Amino acid sequence: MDTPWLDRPQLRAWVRLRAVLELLPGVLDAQLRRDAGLTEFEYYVLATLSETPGRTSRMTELSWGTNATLPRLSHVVTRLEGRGLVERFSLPEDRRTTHVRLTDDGWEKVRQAAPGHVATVHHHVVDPLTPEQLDQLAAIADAILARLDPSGTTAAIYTRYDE
Amino acid sequence: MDTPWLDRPQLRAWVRLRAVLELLPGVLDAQLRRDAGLTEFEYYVLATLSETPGRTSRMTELSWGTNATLPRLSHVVTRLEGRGLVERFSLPEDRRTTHVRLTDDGWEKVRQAAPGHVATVHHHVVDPLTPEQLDQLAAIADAILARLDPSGTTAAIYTRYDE
DNA sequence: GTAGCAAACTTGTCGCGACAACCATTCCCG
DNA sequence: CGGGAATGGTTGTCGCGACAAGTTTGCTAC
Repeated sequence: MDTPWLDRPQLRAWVRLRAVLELLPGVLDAQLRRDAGLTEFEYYVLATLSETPGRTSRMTELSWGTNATLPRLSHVVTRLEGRGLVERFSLPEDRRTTHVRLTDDGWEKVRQAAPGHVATVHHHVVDPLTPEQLDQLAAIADAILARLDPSGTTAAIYTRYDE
Repeated sequence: MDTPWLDRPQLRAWVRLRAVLELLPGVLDAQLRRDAGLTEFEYYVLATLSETPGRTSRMTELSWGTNATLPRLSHVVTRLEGRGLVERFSLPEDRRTTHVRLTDDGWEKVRQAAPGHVATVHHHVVDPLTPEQLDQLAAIADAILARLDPSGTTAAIYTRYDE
C-alpha cells in the first residue's frame, strides 16, 4: 500500500486543527467545572434536554443529540440523576426504552450555567472569526462529519440549525 | 451581566464544530490503537521526536510541540519508556531538565504506524475538503488558537508549516 | 554564602470514557 | 405461540488525563 503523505497546505491545516482538537475542549470543560460544577458533556446533556419538547428524551435519541455512545450517556445520566438534575422513567408501551426528564433543579442549573458557557464559546470561537469564516467553518465541519458518520443519523440532527 | 446568545449562523457553526471535537479524536485514536497499539497522543509524541534533530527533545519543548501539559507528557513518556520506545536522560549542564530520545524501536514503531494514521487523516479530514477549504480551515484554526494560547508559545511552533 | 525563589519535572489521587459483557423486552416467523 | 434474533440499556473493568502536591536543581540578592 502506497503512503500518500500530506503536502504543505494539508499539513498546515491538519496541524492547526489538531491543536484546536487538543486545546479547545479542555478550556470549555474547565470553565464549566469551575463556574457550574458541570462537565462540558454533562452541560450539553442538560442543555439538549432543556430544548426538547417536554424536557424529555429517550436515551438513544439523547445520545444522538449529544454525539455520545449509549454506555457513556448511561453513566452520565446516572450521575446527573444522583444529583437530582434529571430523572429516569419508562413507559408501559415499550419497557425496553428509558426516558430522561430534566427536573426543575436541572432546568435551574442549566439556566445558571448557560451565560458563562455561551460567553466562553463567544470568546474562543465566535469572536475571533468573521461571519464569512463562520459559514466556512459550518461547511467544513459538515463535510468532515459526513465522513465520520456515514449513516447520517447524527448529522440529520443538525439540519434543524439550517436556515 | 447581559447574555449574548448565539444567532443562527453562529449556532450552526458551533454545533457542527462541537460534533467534530467530540467525534474525530475518537476515530483517530481507535485506528492507532487497533493498528499500532498506540494512543493518538503517544503517536504524536513519537512522531514529533522523529522530526526533531537528533530525535531528542527536552520535556518542556516536547510539551509545546504536542499541546500537552507537563504532567501528562511525563506520564506518557514513562509508559513509552517502559515499552522501550523512548529513553530519558539528563545533561550535567542543567540537571533539572530531562531530555527524551526516540530509540530505534521507537523510530521503527512510528515508521510502521505512520501510513495508516496518515491515511485516516486523509480520509476523514483532507479528502472531504477542497483545497480552498483547507486554506480556510488553517486560517480559522489559527484565529481560534490565538485566543486559546494568548502567549503564543504554542502557536509559534506552527509557523514552521507556513510557506 | 546562604536564604529565598523560580524552573523543570515527577508522583499520587480521582473521575470520566471506551470497550466488552450482560440483561430485559419486543419483534418476527414458521 | 414458541424460539431465536434484534432492540434498548445497564454494569464492570481498565487506562488515560487533570489537578495538586512534592522534589530537585539552579538563580539571585543581600
